Amino acid sequence: MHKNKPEFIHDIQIGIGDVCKITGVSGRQLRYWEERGYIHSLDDPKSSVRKYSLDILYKVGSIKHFIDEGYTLAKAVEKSEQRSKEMMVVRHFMVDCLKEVKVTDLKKGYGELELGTYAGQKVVGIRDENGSRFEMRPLEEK
DNA sequence: GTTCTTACA
DNA sequence: TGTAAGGA
Repeated sequence: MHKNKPEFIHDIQIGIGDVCKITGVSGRQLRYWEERGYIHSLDDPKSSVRKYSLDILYKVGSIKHFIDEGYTLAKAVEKSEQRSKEMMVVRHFMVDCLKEVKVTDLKKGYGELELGTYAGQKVVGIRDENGSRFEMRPLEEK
């Protein structure tokens, strides 16, 4: 994908062929989506060969996800952008609140999230074989 | 060998 | 949207 390792993630440039292989979206679609203004390739005045940023790679994958769900291209793009905005809030929330994460099963993605305190109790997010849920626990005394 | 544009069944 | 053509 890269001959020289980029110093920053923003320096990463991915060819259209790789974007196709990774996302499952055809080159024809990628060019069409760009023509419609849904995505953009890095503009290089010296070359007509398209290169994409990591951001766009994710966006393409996201749009593809919603298309596979049955949405039209236009709707899938809306969904993707809406999702992106929502996740921004989720990330900030988690960064602010998340105190500690205990991994109980790496492969299955199980674990416990320490999400702070509420009403004098610890708020814990649980993810295990029974699904995801919250639990309130008494503050540990030392 | 890959990507580009244009055109069409 | 896929695919073929013809050039870069």
